[in-house]
Amino acid sequence: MAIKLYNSLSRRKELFAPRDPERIGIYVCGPTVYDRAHIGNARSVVVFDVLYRLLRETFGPSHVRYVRNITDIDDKIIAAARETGQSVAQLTRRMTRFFHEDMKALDALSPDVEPRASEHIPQMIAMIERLAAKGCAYLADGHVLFAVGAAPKYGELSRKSRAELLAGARVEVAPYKRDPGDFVLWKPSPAELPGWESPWGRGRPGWHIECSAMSEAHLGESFDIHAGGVDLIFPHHENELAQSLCAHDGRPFARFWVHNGFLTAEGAKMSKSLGNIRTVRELLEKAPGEAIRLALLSTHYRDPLDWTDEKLRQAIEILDRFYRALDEPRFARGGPGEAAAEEVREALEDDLNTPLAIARLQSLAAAIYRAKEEGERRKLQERLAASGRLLGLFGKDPGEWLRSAEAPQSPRIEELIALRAAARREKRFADADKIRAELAAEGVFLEDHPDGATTWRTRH
RNA sequence: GGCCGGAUGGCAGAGUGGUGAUGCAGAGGACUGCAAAUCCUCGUACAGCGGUUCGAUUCCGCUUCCGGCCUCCA
Repeated sequence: MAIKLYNSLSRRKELFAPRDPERIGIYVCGPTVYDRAHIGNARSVVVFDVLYRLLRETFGPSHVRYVRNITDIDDKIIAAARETGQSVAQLTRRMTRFFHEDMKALDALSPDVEPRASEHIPQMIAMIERLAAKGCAYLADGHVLFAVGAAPKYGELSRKSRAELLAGARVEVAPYKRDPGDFVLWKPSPAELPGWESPWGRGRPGWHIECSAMSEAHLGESFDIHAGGVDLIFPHHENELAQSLCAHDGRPFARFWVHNGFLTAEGAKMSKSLGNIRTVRELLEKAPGEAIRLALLSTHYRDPLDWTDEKLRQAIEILDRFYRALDEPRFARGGPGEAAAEEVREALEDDLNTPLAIARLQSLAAAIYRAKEEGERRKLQERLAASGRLLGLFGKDPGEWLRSAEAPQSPRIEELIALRAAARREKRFADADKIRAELAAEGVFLEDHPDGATTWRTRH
């Protein structure tokens, strides 16, 4: 009954004890809306969706506040808008909508708050002013920069010393920086680019300040969990941490930093130049969102995940087996309300061990198939359904999974099944097989059961 | 170059200092007019080399390979 999470800050699994069990705050770095979400974006969303569900389950839904931002101010957005001939506002609105659609298809719950950077400019400006007043920021060449020298623990999260950063620097350092590690809080913006009036003239914020300002606005100075992809550890989270600590006079920021591992596609890093970026949208055209979700959860969140068509295919088959185990009418549902299986919950509580949790769901499914007694089977079905819900699985009715809505009219199928049953009774097997073949050609597969019943299903 | 991960049976993927993962695929069997599903049985898997130990896949060191970060990135 105790959640353990790997904390990137301490580099070990720690017992998760919330600051206040009635007010748990989690902040996840959300998308920069300049393009459609790819499967790597989806991994982060789905993984932390499971964490959110677990926290809600453990502490009560009303006691968890999940904040996931939308970054709608960014140079990549400006470039993408220019390329496609849209305004920045048009582009970000469209991409935000697509993002919501895609994540919904993956059964990811909406965050409680979804702040947009563009709607928090005053908070960012106010925080930059505070940073300047505390001596952590300075004005140079029209830019406001954060002085990493003023952050005593800078590098703590990413384990980088400033000397190492300097040694490894592959980019030319802007000449106006006092320290090569200093980063932009606010930069000037010409009239043709998005910009806001500020004490330093018309400009726009640097990347990191938005998360510091928005987490403060929606969760307060200190909160429980800050999450995102491993690639964000440096520089994004390191910088965010430095800013927030300075702005809050060193009072604790996020207590847990949780990072999900990277994803490759068919063994290679996804990149535009390789042309192997797999968008969620594209995958949804060939597989149900739930299968994509299961595939994403089939590897532990901190491990690298290689996305392959084979993995997706296997996820579909695993779901077939699950939904069969839950299916009516052969297996009646609606038994006693069973709680989720302890062993499934325990797997999740141990640093979100979703692969182990899934294996335990599979053992439950096997137990259902083996169950001889109807009451026992119903009980197990309920338990499996409740357990799956912890991972955001089995949200649909089994019939919906097994029998696609695009199938031919079911009255006609039932009619043919009846005709075939008659043929079988009369041993006219050629006629019976003809009906089976006819339906199979339409994608409808008949299954005869030992008790004489015949059911049908479609395949994904 | 610096920092950080990973390497488990044909595949995917947990876990553990000494006994079982789990699923898919494969083999055999049960059931079955056919088909599908399901059930039963079957695998001396822990990258290599050293070390610690009564005993290491599990701990330590080195090597190799793969990946990430150091620049925008989930």
